[in-house]
Amino acid sequence: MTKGNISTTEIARICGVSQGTVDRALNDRKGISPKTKEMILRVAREYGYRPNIHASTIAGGKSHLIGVVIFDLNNPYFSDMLMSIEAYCTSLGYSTVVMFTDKDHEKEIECIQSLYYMAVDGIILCPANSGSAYEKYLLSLNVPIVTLGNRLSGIPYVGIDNASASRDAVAHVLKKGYKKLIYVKPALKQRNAFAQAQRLDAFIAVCENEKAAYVVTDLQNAEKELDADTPCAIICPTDIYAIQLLSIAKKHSAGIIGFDNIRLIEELGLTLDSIAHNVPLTAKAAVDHIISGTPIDCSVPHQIIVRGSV
Amino acid sequence: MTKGNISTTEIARICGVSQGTVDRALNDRKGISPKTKEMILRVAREYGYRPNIHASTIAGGKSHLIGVVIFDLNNPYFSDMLMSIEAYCTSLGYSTVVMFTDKDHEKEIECIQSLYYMAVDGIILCPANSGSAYEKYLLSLNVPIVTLGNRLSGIPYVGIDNASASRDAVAHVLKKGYKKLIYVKPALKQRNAFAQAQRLDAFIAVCENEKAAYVVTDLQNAEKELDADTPCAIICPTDIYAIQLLSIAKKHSAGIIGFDNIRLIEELGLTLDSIAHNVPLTAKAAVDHIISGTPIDCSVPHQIIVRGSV
DNA sequence: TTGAAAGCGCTAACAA
DNA sequence: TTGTTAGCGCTTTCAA
Repeated sequence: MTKGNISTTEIARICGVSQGTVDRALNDRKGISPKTKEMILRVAREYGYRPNIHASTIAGGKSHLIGVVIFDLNNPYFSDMLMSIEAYCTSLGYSTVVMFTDKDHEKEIECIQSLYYMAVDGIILCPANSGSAYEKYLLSLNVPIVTLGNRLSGIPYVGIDNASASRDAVAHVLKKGYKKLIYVKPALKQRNAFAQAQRLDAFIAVCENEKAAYVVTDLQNAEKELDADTPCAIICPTDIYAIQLLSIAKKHSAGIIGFDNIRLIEELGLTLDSIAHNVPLTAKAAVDHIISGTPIDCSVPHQIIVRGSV
Repeated sequence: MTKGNISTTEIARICGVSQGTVDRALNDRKGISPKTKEMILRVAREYGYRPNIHASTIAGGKSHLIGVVIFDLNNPYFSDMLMSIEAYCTSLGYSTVVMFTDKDHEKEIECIQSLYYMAVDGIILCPANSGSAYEKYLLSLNVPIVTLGNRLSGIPYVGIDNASASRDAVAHVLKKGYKKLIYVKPALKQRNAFAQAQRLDAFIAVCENEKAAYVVTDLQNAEKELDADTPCAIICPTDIYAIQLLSIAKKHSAGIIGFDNIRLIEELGLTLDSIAHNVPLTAKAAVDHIISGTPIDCSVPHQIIVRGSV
């Protein structure tokens, strides 16, 4: 519980060396003898030295700030993601600046803008926006950006392979003998709906391919699609919908599967199959790419969590 | 979508004045003629000037950073709170740095420490920690701190009046004719459980006072307490529990009421009465106190949302 | 009313 | 290996 607040200049004075030497010791720069380095580090530790990120930033160094720009926290999936990002950033000595866009395109740009002026070391963005003008703008900023969930062409992306996940969901359902698949499409207000589009497109493609009966509907009309004479299964590209339809599915003995495997399923003790992302891994990949430039292989593995609703 | 990045020195050069004068114009300081001020502001706007928070911070000004230290986002109540805080901070030109403690005392101190070194303009803290040593430490930092949910003596606090809310819940239930009240106490791991303690204490006090039969139990044993011959009502000091017990309550035709009125209730279309906080108001009070020193009158109004579960 | 200058704590380039 | 110096963009004080 120390209050520290000692500067490199102070340490230099105490150690009887120049401030430049202290900087060399503290930042692992070359051109310093092991002995002086050790002494300086000892004193720094003793006095509880902490680098001043503001001074470092203005002098052209790193800000140790990571910006996270997401829609909101209405979907617990993003709550988990934010927690994972924060935890991993903290472990690396970075702080997390969070901003919510509410899927508003103007707000999204304002967020990016603010973070840019704050000189964050990188931005993790779940974009509602899209288009080549936007992409060009983001690229022009020269700030490492990783997109999450929705893709933007030319910009690094982390997330599950939604198409493959969708195919897996269909296969899972078909294997259990369901004959008609009901896809519950969410109402989206944002322009960039990459993840959702991928899920739906793959769903349709695989159904066509497997010659399976299917229909795409919305939350309100899902129940109507449940035929008494055909074994039906509901596929929800977001768990929130699946949870709402769970009892209806049960009532009609229809199968049901969701996406994202949100924490709530376990918390409420629900029997709902879901496609799980590896959230901590996604967060790590995004942060690593920003901080160390680690190349991104874009698709984080997914996994069907079977609880018996299919 | 401008990239701006012009400094006061640049503006000074463009306007043919000194940097000091630009500073006077931009920061509403006195000692500048309306005419030059107007010209400078025009140029600043034209070039998309944005103050550099890092330079401002290191020169002893404000960082325009607000730290938010909370347990986690497992309870949607905190997700909402974080969103409200961020929205209000943004509207005032402040950015939000979020840190999660997982109710770990060491981590909590580490978070505070980090924010202190970042020179945030204030900290909004939901403490798991407590004790006078801790309070003294926080005070010694000389950073405006507002606590949320759990109280710390000597430190400004915003939140609902939990005792009064608890009394209202009991009154609501009693008025409907329930004879036995079952209080489902959460298992807490943190040291500071101010809010929960207040709720429970008030519950017991009012039951004693009203001579109402009551019992305090935990989630696992709540069902056992439901008597067939007495009209029972379950009081859950957190909605997450109430949602889990909702069907059980229905089955036994017991009443049930939760706390916090989390978004999920509406999302899942549940019939669950709950004590609602005014989250945006709480967020505003906390942020206003930090930024403008607005005195805090500590108790934000609460309200029973009646949906028919009592 | 305006200008000039020092200094915040760093980074980085150059000199010794 | 080490010291010195300039400079990042601000705030603040003192002089003009």
